[in-house]
Amino acid sequence: MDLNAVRTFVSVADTGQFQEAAAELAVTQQAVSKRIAALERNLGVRLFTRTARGAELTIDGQAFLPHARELLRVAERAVASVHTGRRPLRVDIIASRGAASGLMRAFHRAHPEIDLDVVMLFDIETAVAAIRSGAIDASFRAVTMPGRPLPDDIESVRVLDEPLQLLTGPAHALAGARSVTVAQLAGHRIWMPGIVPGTEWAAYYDDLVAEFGLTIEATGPNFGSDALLDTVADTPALATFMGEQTRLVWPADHGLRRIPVTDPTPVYPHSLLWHRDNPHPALAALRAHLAATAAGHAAAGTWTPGWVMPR
Amino acid sequence: MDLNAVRTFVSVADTGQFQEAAAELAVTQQAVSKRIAALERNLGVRLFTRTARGAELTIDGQAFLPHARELLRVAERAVASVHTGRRPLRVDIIASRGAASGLMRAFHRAHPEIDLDVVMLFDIETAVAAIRSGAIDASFRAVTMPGRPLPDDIESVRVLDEPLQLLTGPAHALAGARSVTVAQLAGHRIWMPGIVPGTEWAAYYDDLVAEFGLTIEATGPNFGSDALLDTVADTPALATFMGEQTRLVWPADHGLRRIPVTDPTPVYPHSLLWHRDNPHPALAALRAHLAATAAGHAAAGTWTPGWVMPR
DNA sequence: GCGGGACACAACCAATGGTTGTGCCGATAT
DNA sequence: ATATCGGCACAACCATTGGTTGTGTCCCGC
Repeated sequence: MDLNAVRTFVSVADTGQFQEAAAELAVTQQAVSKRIAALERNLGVRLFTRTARGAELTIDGQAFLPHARELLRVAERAVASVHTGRRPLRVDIIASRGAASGLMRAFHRAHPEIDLDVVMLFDIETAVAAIRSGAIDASFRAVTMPGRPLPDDIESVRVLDEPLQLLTGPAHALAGARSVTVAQLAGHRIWMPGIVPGTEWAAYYDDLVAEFGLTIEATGPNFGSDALLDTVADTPALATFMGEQTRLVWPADHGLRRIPVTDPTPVYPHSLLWHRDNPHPALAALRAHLAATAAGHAAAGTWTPGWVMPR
Repeated sequence: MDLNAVRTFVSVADTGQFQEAAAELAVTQQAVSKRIAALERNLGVRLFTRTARGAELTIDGQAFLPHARELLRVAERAVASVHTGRRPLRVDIIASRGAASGLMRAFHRAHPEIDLDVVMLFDIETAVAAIRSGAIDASFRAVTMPGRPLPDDIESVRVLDEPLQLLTGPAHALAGARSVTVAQLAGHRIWMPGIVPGTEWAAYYDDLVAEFGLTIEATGPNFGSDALLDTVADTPALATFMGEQTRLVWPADHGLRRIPVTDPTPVYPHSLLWHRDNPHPALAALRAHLAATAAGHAAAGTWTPGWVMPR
């Protein structure tokens, strides 16, 4: 399947003639003939019936035509996705199943006409560099890292405070609790493999640990979310933290419990970051959308690094 | 843009290595390297960062990946659309904007998972031949042609009786009428260019003319629906027939009037035709859908060729 | 520092895809 | 009926592509 052949096919179908299509594509009539013949050979069906006045679509050709057009449309979009001028809005999120992903889905539902590309970068440092270089247009990250103020040319706005929940298997000591306090967590093993030192989310958990005297183990290789959930579900002594809005890929009946944490509730502060001078119109739309749909944050009884909201 | 290169790109992105991708695609590592290099050159961006342990996606590569996958999906569908085994349900309709098209849209809404291909054939004779040859799976046609019973291996079911309406410009003598009787139409010029003698729909209008003493002019070249509507809108002495459910592409303010016809109401009888032995599962779904949503037909006061329903 | 794994480059060759020239066929006009 | 013309297919030829093998270079880990 050659996209040039498909393009030629569509052109012939539109003009009804090999010759005109050839002129349109700036090749000879014979080249068009060859391309169509090759396409027909590849597909195993005849696409045109050759008449004295040109060519008209067979039944198979008619059926194929809309698919061919769609193919060209998608190809064009694919190319546009990496072209620097007028490309889709490119947004970095921290995880494909996290809260930021949900925000982007909602934005896409609200503005289906806006082309989006979602990528996942390593950490906020990489993201800021990508924003400054123009490689991405925006990033959902936590900007609470102490001692590392954002550069002047990067703007940010807090868009979502996501409460953390405790995730346990059915045999865990806290599995039956409707909610747990932070104080109760002291002494329990909380396991978060995959935490990478130096990232902004590692710093978040460092702060959490320091503030409330918790112990978070990051030992062991990170085999991915599936393996983590598998282990937590089967190990009574292990629990882990998870954002309230994180979508789990997990059979509903496997017995994993999501337990709210209180006194205070640790919340993960998602901010949107973008470059001061980025003129992409879809960026303005995204900011407007987030401003309009922003859930209240910094609520009473919550904690983020650096301060505790009074109840 | 070469689909082979895109396939290679996805393979490398999935495996994380040129070598594994090469094995998967049954080519050498060097070929994969060349393909990726060519793709990167075409797109003008770097897609992978080469590391000592393989290759990982750049930001541009991440953005491009979902588009690449979509491209391959669409290509696969395009090929399937003309492959004989397990292809999409292929249905013939009489016109892209007619009632049958509306039925197919409704079916698609009800069963978005079923792949459909819609084609437009010349007449019922062509359609029956296409059904018997397996080129199409079903056809919406009128089967009232006298003296031409369907072959034994073709089954059919009446799915929609579509009332005919009179279409006039604002200056036409009948433009103000809320409805007109068939008797009133005698003496008025009804213009239907594009009627092709020998087709089943030409036979329908022949019957209509013979039954009620109307005059239908089919003279003049058929420049398409746009030109027809244009002329009718501007010519006080001309009117035309149009199916009640036909979707017009016409500015709403142009003054065209759709006037119901009564005493009796001529209805165009759409039937679904298919081959007795066609095992396509989607065909059964289509038949079930049509049976479930069938509007009542053969109502009192309507006319179709061959009989008049008593009021 | 050394060995090994992984990608890139070079040289070579088959195959693709383009061009020009020509033949064939059907529709139309004489 | 025959000549003509418009339009597509086939043949021969050539430049370019895309594959292979062989080799080089770089990075990582021992």
